[in-house]
Amino acid sequence: MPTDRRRVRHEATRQEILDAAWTIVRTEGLAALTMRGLARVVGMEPQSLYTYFRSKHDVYDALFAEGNQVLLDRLHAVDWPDDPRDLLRAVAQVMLTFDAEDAARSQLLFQRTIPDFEPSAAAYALAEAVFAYCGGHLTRAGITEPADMDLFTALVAGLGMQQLANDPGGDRWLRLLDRAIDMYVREVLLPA
Amino acid sequence: MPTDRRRVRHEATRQEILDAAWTIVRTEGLAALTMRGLARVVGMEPQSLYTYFRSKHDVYDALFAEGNQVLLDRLHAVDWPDDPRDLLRAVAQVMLTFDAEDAARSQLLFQRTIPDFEPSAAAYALAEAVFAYCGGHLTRAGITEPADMDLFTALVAGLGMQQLANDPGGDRWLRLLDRAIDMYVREVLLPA
DNA sequence: GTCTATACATCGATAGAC
DNA sequence: GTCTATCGATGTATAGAC
Repeated sequence: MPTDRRRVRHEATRQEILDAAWTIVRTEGLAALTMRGLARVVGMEPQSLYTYFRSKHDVYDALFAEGNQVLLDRLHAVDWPDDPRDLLRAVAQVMLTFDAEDAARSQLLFQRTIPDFEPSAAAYALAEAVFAYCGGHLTRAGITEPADMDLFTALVAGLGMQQLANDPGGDRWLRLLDRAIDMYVREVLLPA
Repeated sequence: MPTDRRRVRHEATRQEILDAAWTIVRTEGLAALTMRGLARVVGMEPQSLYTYFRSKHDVYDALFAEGNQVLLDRLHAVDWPDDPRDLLRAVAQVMLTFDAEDAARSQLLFQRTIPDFEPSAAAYALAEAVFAYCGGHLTRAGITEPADMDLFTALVAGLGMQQLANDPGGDRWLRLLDRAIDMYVREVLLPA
């Protein structure tokens, strides 16, 4: 049984490693993460990383969980408006901002690009919490049909994907968000 | 100077390797392609592949070019309708079908997920030809503003991405296409 | 616990014999 | 054009010093 002091120190080192991992994937790409390179950044021998993570996939899993936790925290910090249109725009704004500001993180969280990597049950539960939280707000905005929800997710995901792929760091697709929401609201909430 | 017969045989072997590469990335994932695994499938020693491709990135480049060529051929084979709405739907239909039917190919052509891979000028020209061809039809449908074009690409890309990520092989987002096009037309071509 | 040292299988890639 | 031989780097793992 580890003492509290030891456990705290262990957690601190683990977090330091994760921070270094974020730096690496953000600058070199998600697939460029190597245990040796990670150890070099934190000033460790590569083998020592296995004290904190059982494998490289375990590092990816921790990044996956942390990314979803950050998104969940941001969602919880929003003072959600009541007006349906404003509410939809606010949800999309948080998701799209998060999506576009870090390509590697989006690749890890929203795509399946690392061979044989599957998030653990605990990490996946955070992703489901994000989905459920957003879905609750869509319901509150009056989106009840599953197909309507799917159309919304496609619209937001499409803006984020195009922004990351074709104008990283810019706002060419980000600035289309308000218009996209208006278009969506007119179709789904205000049928002729 | 190689003889014609030798050149033909060389091209045939090269194509055989590419076909095997497609099979691998389609079943194992885009990042799971290895020169050794590729050589095993075609019955070669790994080093012999370097007679046909200068590097693994060169293989990816050939796949990138071939994928875009397939898409371009499909676009050229369509008998495009005149009605703007039908035309937009037809363009989106071709793109979305192509996008959703092969996750690995879409990942290679439309995302940037392989570290340090940049398509060659010749391969990228094919991608630009696809973009220009679609853009021409959008213009013919009355889409003149760049922002309107960007909204269209985001909509189609979003449907494809959600389909691939959350319902591969199904049609949960594919079947939203007609509705998405109607929504888009109402916003862009039929302003109130 | 964390380190050093060492090992193994696999990866992309090159040199040179035939 | 295909092979053998080989290189450096990678992920992973174990043994043992402190």
